[in-house]
Amino acid sequence: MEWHEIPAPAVQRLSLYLRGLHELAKDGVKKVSSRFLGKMLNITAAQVRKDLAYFGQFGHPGVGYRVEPLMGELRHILGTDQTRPVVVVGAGNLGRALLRHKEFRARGFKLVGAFDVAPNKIGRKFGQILVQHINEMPKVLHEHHVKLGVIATPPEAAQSAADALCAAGIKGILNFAPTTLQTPPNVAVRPVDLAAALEQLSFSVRARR
Amino acid sequence: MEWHEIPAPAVQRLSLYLRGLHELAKDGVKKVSSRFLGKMLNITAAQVRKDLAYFGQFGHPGVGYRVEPLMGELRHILGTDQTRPVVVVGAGNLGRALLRHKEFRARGFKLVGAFDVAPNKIGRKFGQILVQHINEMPKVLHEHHVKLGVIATPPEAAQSAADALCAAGIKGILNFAPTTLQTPPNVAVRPVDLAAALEQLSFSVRARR
DNA sequence: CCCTGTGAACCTGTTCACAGCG
DNA sequence: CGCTGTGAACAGGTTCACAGGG
Repeated sequence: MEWHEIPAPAVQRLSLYLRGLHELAKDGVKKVSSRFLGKMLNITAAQVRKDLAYFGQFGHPGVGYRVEPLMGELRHILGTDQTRPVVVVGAGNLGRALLRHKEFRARGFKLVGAFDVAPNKIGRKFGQILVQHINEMPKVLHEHHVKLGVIATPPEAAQSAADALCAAGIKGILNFAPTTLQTPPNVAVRPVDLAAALEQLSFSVRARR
Repeated sequence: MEWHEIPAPAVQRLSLYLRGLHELAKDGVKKVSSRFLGKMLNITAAQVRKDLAYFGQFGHPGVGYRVEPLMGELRHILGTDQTRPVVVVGAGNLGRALLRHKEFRARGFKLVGAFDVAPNKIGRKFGQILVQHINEMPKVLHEHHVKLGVIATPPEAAQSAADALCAAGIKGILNFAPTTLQTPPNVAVRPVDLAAALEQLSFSVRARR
């Protein structure tokens, strides 16, 4: 089955499975059934099996899935089996927090550059990363073979940040700005709207009354 | 139609519509068609109409939707027509960034408290908010009638943060820790896994090759 | 004529249930 | 016997297409 025709929700759950497996591995567990893994994550056993089966035959009937090998497979599928370099555009509150965020490293990503246009930010360091002027971006992207970029600018600056990233040959953008970006079709964009997440939560709370 | 039986994806798009309308209002636009609003956000016109129709009859045939009134309706539905107080547990990189995040304020949320257990964080101020010991949480929640909480702790501390929030009577939790929380059924949880978002992006990029 | 609201058709993702293997 | 992988049945969300109103 072709990867681009696998249901997006199934792909999202891959990250969840990987997280669950990571926890099991930490506890020294060697194998796990779809039932058990599902219970950890509030997902049905059938769903777990179907999702994994989209990508191959990883399980052993009568036994379950072996934890370590499956983690390797999932990391390979997600493309995080080798550390991926990432750059951040925008060194405001959020951008700086992302630069210091430990979890990224543990999950296979390494932040290798930060860019801004404000003179008072350029030249400062956050979590080992030097903030440079956005003009330096193409050079850094090329040097580290960076395919992924994060936009953490104010909304007004997000589109021009995206343009700069695309011009420099980026392949995917994680967009924290509350804006719909215009990008060429060969660039993947994933929006993360933090305020919207709170709005959804607010709705859920109201809907239960 | 009952709110809790409306498709979750439709509710998610409400936030998008609100964002689009906000932009239109800023430009002085008074009315908008489902077609145009959809084009701004890469959503089909039929989808826009169907989504809005779940909640009421807001449009005018032959005219479209009036921008300002519709914004009011959506804010009311999402529960952000009046400012909602929110607390943050965990004053690490991410927690501090959230405390200073301007967008929340603009979208109807106000951070009213921050909590941690580390002595070197307690007593410090970030973005006007004093970090207090988590023992103080029940008092603050009650004083400000807080229904929504954010968890921005390391993963090991996330469950106990959730327990504390639930014990103090919280109704909804936005969870930035990469952990599946155990909570009573009357508490809504919305996970936001930043590393998983990057994983998904990484997958999208690979899948296109 | 343009635009909304909406039932019906369609399509996609989830659940079921069982064959088959260790 | 337990557990996976998978076709078939089902459920739920999206798109279509049109009636009806300004």
